[in-house]
Amino acid sequence: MNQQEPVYLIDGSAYIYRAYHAIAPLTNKSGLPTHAVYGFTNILLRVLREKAPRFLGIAFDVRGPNFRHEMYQAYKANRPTMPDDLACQIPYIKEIVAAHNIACLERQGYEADDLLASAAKKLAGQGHPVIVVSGDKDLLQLVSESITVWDPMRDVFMDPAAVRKKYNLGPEQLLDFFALMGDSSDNVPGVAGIGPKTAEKLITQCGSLDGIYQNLETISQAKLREKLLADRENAFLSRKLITLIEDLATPELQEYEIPEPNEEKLQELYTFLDFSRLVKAPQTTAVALETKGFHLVQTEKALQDICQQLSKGPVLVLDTETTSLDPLVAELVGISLCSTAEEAYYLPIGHRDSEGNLLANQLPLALAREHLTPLFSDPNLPKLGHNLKFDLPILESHGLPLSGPLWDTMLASYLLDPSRRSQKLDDLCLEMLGKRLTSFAEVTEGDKRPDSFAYVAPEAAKNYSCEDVIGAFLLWQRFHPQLEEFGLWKLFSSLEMALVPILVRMEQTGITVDQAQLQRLSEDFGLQLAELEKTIYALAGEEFNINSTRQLGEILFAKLGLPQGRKTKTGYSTDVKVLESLARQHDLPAAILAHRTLSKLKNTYVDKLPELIHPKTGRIHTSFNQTVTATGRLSSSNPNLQNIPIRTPEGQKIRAAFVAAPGQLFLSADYSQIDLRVMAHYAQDPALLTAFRAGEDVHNQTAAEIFRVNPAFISPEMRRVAKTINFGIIYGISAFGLAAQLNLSRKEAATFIERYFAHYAGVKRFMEEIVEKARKDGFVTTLLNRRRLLPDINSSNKASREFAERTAINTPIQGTAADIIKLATIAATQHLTEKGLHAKLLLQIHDELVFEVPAAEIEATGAVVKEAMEGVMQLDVPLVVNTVVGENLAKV
DNA sequence: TCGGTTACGTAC
DNA sequence: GACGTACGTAACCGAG
Repeated sequence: MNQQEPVYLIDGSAYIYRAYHAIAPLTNKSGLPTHAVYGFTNILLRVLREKAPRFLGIAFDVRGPNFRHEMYQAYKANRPTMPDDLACQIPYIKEIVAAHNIACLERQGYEADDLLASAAKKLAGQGHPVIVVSGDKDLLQLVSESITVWDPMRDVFMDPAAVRKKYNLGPEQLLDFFALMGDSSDNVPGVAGIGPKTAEKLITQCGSLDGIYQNLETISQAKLREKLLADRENAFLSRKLITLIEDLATPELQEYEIPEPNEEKLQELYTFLDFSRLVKAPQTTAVALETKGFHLVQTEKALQDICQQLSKGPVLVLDTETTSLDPLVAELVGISLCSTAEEAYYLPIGHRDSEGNLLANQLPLALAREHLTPLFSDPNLPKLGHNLKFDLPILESHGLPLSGPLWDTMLASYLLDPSRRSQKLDDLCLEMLGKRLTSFAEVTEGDKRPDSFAYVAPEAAKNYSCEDVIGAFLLWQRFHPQLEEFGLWKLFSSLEMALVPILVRMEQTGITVDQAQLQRLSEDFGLQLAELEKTIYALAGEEFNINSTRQLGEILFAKLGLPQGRKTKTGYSTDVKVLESLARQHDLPAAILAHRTLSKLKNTYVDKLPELIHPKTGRIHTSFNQTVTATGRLSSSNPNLQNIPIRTPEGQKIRAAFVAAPGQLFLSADYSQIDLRVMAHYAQDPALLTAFRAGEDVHNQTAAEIFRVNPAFISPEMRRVAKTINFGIIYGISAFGLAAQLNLSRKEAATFIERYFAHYAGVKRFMEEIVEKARKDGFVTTLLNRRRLLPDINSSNKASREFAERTAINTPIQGTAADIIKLATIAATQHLTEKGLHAKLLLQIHDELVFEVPAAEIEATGAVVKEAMEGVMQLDVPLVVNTVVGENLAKV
């Protein structure tokens, strides 16, 4: 018997409103608004697809006042009546429901929620499990052993345990809880001045709303008692308003059973509404990629034939489809291959039916491996893909490692224009080729499950995946000659492509954090923050949201009358500079600053890092992005391990939580002053060249010049100022910016800059020449010929032009430094392998490489790495690398 | 309620 | 407007 199959009850009206508000207005060809229908249909199809329910009902509100309005005039009075452009969509929604033959629940004078409640209670009472599909908290009052609420948007199931976890209250207590709080969006009054925290406390204390009013005298806070007394009526009225009616007549179980939908009617509706994604007949438009040469490979014979064909080259284009974006858990669903723009092949391997069973008619992995290995391991056959950093570890973990030259269209595109808004395959195909590729969302029909691709039918997957390899091939035909034309081939093949497998390995390896240490830090920071919060409220004379710059500005400048500093677009700036300057006049700014620092560290690192520990490896695996920055640097995300704090003592505590594995040590090797050395080389400035060649402290030398003192008399403060100027120069500094940075007058700053350029005249000339060249060429390059376009360099808009000028100065320096560290990354890993050393590269932080090294190899590794890094490029000044060893990141 | 924008702060 | 390159968090806003 199928008694245990749940009945799904959808909160139809809620999703109509949600779709109407959340989705940008859409219309069909005849101008009918359709976005609410579209959003609703998507939710419905998602439930049908993901849950394949046998029993399903959908509840709707009926327009017009209901009994709640009679009870309380203001009920939902803040809600405008249904807008016309929504009302006109309702009939189509009903038609879609009707075409699916789904039971429709509605009744004059009641809301959808009441029908859901009545139906759910009745079915549950008959022993049928019920799943209410809704994101509305008011429905949580229904939750019981047999009634669950599912919010498909967040994919959260609320059973009694989940309710208790979220609210610290049982489902039966929620009504009273919400009654106390009220709900401003529905104009449910509640008790004024009681929010979630107080409401939770009261209900926990007294058990229920009645309990609270029966035991008012036990409530110690006089203020709170007053509030409760004053709004007693409202509290009980609120409860009535949000209590759902549970005894309306609703259908019997069998009436929810859904027969086959009326496909013809549905197609007719979708066509009329212009829901092209849902219209079955494939719509071929002028821009869609031609799909007639796409083939499914489902037999060994076919596989043999295509391998034979593909082995002829001249290149093997490939793309993998998987169950996850995380290569550590991703399983192969399919592989697409091509070597011409005409024919492409899709090998289905891991497709599943809705029950999760592997489909028949697929190639067993072992068989695919047997035939593909000669192809994939052919050292003379180049392998082309888009973002191979993703495919490489997937193929490797499935026993299909790649050999031969690697070519990547994403990297080619990046080198041709690193500032491109998107380097995604579909965006590039559209932009460069005018060809529209099927999106992932389309092929998975919006399925939000992480492994959604496994449930795509092989035929549809074939079309999608083959488009990708053909798209990559077509892009390559365009990019390859361009790489040659712009002298980028060496940079592409020997540097960026060589880096790919190294980044794969780094991401795979990950880094260990000491979870217990972070836990302690979290508690420690939490306590300090609570103290600071008290202090801040006392100093401010009121409670407010410390994280809100707007509220803070109000307190500092309006209430306390402190002098306003800079303004931002939206109000007064309260950034660290402003607060520091206010610290002399009042204690509040300093307390805010301390709070900011701590909460930043706690929220961004201490509390976030443990969440990112991988369940499989127990380590944290960042992504190193190779096509993001405009200058050629890498970036790091999820988490960003290139901005782990270092400057403050609190930051050091976080660094200390990054620990080397047992028996291993961290080795950090960083370039000394790499940016300034690159600038010295570019500028050929005698003073700078001499300083670096002599191994002098360049900040000290700058200090001596700008303060016009004997080097023996330079104070730490003077050196700090000089260091700021040295960095500022690289960024294309102005007197204004330097003054702001150092709290100097503009005149003083200007004097320092003048003296700097007087001494380092070559630097000034370099800057002028590079800007001039950028004006002429429209781009700048690095020493390895990496380019960055500067479309604004001749702009008539002064601000954008000047920005481009600063970029023209900074990019060759920052970009060359990026070239150097990338060369170093390749050289260091290669030398380590050659020497049989076992160090693993974990991090690259712009001028620094961090390795995890077996303790016994630490000295040899340090020497190899240092030598490799210092020798990668011959500049006119030496490259100097310092190495440090420690068991955690605070010590390196 | 949600995605986009703004302000801010961490790194090099 | 004013010092370059990133990424992430929290608040806020607009949509109606």
